[in-house]
Amino acid sequence: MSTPNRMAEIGSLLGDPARAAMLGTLMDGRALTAGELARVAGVTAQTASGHLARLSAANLLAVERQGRHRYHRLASPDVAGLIETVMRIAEVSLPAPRARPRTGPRDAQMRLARTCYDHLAGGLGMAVTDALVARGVIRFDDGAGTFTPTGLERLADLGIAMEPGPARGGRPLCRPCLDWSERRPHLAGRLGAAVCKHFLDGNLVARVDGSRALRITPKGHLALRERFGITELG
Amino acid sequence: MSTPNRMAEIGSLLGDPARAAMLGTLMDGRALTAGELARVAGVTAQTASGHLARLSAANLLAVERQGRHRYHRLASPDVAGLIETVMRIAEVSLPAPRARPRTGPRDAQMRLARTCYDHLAGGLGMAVTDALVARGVIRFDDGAGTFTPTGLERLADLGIAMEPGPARGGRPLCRPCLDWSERRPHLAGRLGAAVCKHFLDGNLVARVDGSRALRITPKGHLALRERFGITELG
DNA sequence: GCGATGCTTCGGTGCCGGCCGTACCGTCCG
DNA sequence: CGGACGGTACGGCCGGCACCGAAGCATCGC
Repeated sequence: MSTPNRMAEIGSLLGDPARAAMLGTLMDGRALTAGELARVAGVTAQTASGHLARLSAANLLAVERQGRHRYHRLASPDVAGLIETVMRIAEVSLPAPRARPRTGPRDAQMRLARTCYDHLAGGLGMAVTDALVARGVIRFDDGAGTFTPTGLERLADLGIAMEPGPARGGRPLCRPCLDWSERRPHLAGRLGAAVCKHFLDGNLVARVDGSRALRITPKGHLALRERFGITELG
Repeated sequence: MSTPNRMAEIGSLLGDPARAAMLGTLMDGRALTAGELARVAGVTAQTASGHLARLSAANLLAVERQGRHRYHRLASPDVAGLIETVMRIAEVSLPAPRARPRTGPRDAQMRLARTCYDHLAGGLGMAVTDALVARGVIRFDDGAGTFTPTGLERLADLGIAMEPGPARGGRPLCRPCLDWSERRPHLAGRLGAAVCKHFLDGNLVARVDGSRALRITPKGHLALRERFGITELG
């Protein structure tokens, strides 16, 4: 099979509204059951099952059987990156749908703070990224990021634990990820995942219902102000 | 229109073999006529015309009218990045087609040296990137790249002119771009474009027929050895 | 065992869209 | 002007696939 055909295969997988909805939902990095995904896609269980089988066959999804449930999640950060890229291009290049895109409260919440696979995105993601730059943990210019030599200890000062060492599994430590809503790069990679985990584990943010959006807790607001020097988002 | 639907729209545009072939061909950064694109896609002119109209309507392509010709090119480096990303994921995650992918001489040429929109890729792209790192022009780690403070003069030592200054049009100076065949990041961004231009203008490489592949000229081999310290590719 | 639940497989229907033949429009050239 | 050429609009054909209903498996709980 030629390369263009392989690309077309991936494209057509992303090109169905039901599958796109499922993939978008899985962008929060969690694993969901076929039934949940059927609901978000607005199709019946048997239709969803077919979609999920195709996505898994193409190794875009990974499944874990657990009892009578099948948990589906994105197969890798690379796949998450692909989806984020497509979303960004869609946002940028597709002509505006119609007048104002009438952003609902849900959209506003998403833009303010959300997860992007396993790291922070949206206004919160940008602010945290900027704070880490300001505190000398990472450098972030030219749309590219690097961990500074002293980054690890400064990170520890912020209360975030992070194992040093080379990238495992080829996953970069500090990767830039172009933000879908902000259109500037935010922090991704292993460091981004660690930061996000710190925020979730420390109850600084909480997941909003079943979406990618995050709600910043009172404790989180305090920490952002005291430790990160962030007073305003977005 | 919701975000998943916008993503699906992009996906379905990439998801047709004929359109995928056209986009793949345009990855060399040049502008081609509708007739040429029809030929590479293996469809008639009227079919190609419809495809191109749809791609342009979605702002994935830009057209320039010139006499009775219409030249089509990728709308932006972002679109090129999107396509490269999809190709890479397709290569990595799609199950192997059948036994050995029987790479033809054409494929070998592509893997050795090619353009990726407007910068160098393949074995040559990796080698040049590594050489620039070794010579202290750029730093490239963690899958991210930055221009060093002394990079500009060291670049001039290599005979490559480059305007300094901030990114114009928001395009980063030194961006990493994950190589489709090598699966490591190579140099992209404005610097990558300048390097590629230097290689083409200086006749160090020449385009191979109508593909993205590049042939390294004798002069190019000499320059690679003498100036870049590159003796072996890939 | 039996039912309930979660998921998949199968069969059939309907629609979207890719494709081409034909015809039409604009540009270049003799 | 008239023909050649590149490109575009229209109409009809047809294959693929998204969808659902019904039925078939697996697993859990009683």
